[in-house]
Amino acid sequence: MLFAIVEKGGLTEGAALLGKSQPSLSRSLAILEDRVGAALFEPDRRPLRPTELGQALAAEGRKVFLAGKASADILSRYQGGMTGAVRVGGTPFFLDGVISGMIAAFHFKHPDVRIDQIYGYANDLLPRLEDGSLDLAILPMRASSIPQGFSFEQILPGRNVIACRAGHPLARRSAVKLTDIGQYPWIAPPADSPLYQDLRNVLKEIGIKDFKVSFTGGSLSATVSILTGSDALTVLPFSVVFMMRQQRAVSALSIRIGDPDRHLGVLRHDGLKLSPAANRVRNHIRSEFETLATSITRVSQSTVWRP
Amino acid sequence: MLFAIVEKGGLTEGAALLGKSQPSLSRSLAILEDRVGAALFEPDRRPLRPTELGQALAAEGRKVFLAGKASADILSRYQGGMTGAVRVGGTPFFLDGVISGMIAAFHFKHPDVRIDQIYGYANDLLPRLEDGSLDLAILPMRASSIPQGFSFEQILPGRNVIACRAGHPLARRSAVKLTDIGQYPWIAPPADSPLYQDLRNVLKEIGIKDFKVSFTGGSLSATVSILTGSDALTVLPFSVVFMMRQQRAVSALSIRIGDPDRHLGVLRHDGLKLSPAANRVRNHIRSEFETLATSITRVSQSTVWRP
DNA sequence: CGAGTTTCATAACGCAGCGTTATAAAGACC
DNA sequence: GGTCTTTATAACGCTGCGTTATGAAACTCG
Repeated sequence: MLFAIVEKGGLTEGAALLGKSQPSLSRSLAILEDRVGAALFEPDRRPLRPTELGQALAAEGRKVFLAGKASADILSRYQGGMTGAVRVGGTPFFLDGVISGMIAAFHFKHPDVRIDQIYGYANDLLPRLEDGSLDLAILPMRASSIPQGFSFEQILPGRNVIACRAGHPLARRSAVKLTDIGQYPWIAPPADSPLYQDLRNVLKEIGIKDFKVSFTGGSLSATVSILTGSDALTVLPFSVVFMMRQQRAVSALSIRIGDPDRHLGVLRHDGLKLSPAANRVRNHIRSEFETLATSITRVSQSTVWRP
Repeated sequence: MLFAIVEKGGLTEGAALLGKSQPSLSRSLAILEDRVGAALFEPDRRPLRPTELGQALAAEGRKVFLAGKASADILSRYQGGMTGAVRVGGTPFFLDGVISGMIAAFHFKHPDVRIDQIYGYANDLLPRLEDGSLDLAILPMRASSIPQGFSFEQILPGRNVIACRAGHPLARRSAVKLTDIGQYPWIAPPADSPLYQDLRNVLKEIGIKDFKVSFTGGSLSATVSILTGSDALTVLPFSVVFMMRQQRAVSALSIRIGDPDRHLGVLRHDGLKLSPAANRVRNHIRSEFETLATSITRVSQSTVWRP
């Protein structure tokens, strides 16, 4: 208050700076002078001029004022979602294959938002959402298996493909028959992943009972490395393959397999309100997936890239 | 408050730092978190640890805290009289001859107290005391002429001597007769000074009607210069001559002249309460004059220095 | 793992600081 | 001296924050 008066040279303008009324400042000043026991401004001088003591205290007040301003700034940046830490959980393949790119784009726009990625499956992520050590989880889930107290926003319908390396013998065929597939070895996703379930379902659906697993349990990049270095096949989410289309390292077989009953979405806990930054991340990811969806349909209609 | 909690690592100790109760802090924190709309501390963790946001705000709070502490320091220094500005008025001869030395000693003890000396006589100093542009005035006054609303503390009884240079023909005589004096020229103090009145009274008392004035209107140092460079005489306050005894440039004649009815004292205005620093100056001057008085009696009794 | 200790949260209550508007008074300006 | 600007005062109400008493967690330790 003292700073505002000294800075603006008067009560009226000082009050305006502080967003208060002039009488309020006047009385506050009087009370302060009374408490201090000394005049803070030269008495009876109209261009109000501070005493030495007033000046010295106003200098300290300046620091307080600036700190308050800085605090307001910190706060507004936080509340605008420009600042903060967001813990995003997700299944490894989606996180590595799709989400991390989106997060990179987000981080480019908002460099002061720190984002922690946590890898895990539903049974890991759910408790962490519950105890608040995770803000969002992005994972494929069955609509029916959403536990009480959680909300799930679907962002992409589940769709898997059989993936192979770009130059794979089956890659060029416009239609792949089931019998063609049998002879190739398989790369299995980690056994506790939903994708592994999908793989088993696909193989069961196709009718393959015995299949060679040449590699298992790795990360997405490991899987892709094996994939591109061999003629092995695997099941991958369509979106993951789609995102890798630029590298032209991986293709999807032209064979329709049953869609999984899990759909990719953002899971969060109702009890915990999201921080503004987390909300921004969530909105960002949703909009990114929207554009991804339109991009998928657009590309699918063209002949340039064929899943 | 936030800073205190973060600094001390908990509410209990933080409250102690701020001199408040723990529940007070607890609720203040809760209100703040509610207003901010975000947790400032990790929830349900016993060694209370701030959120990033809490940390950032606490850093600003630290500045506020320090500024508050600095303000308290400024204030206590001011209220202890260690800081401030004191305007001391006085008659030129006393100020130059006696007071300035005391002020120098004071300034040595309290270098942060700024002291402004203002030269003037009663008619200048009184209005300035009244309008607050002066804190104290040190001047010789008649007890009866203290105006309403002023208080006057006598610090030294008025006593004048006839002064001459140290080697003056009259200086060695143990008793000076009136007839001896007549032949020497006189140095007159400024015509508007009380000392000038004293001089006139002395001369009238002595019976000298015509007297040569060889110099007039100067400051004390000018007067002393003339005095030491000639055989001229003048009337000076005894205390001024006493203070100059170390230099052995000026002597006082061994002749008793009537004491002036003015007495040296500290004049101040009742309406204006003194600042702590001004009070310290006042007390300092009073105590200095007390020691001066005892010093005068001690020296007078010895034979080393004879007025 | 349960008892004990520490620490934080909540409740109930009261005071005072500070916000407001309306209005008077005092300087400044011409 | 009249007018305008600026500060001081008054009356009123509400919110913030202080207190003590007490309950509920969470950490510690044998």
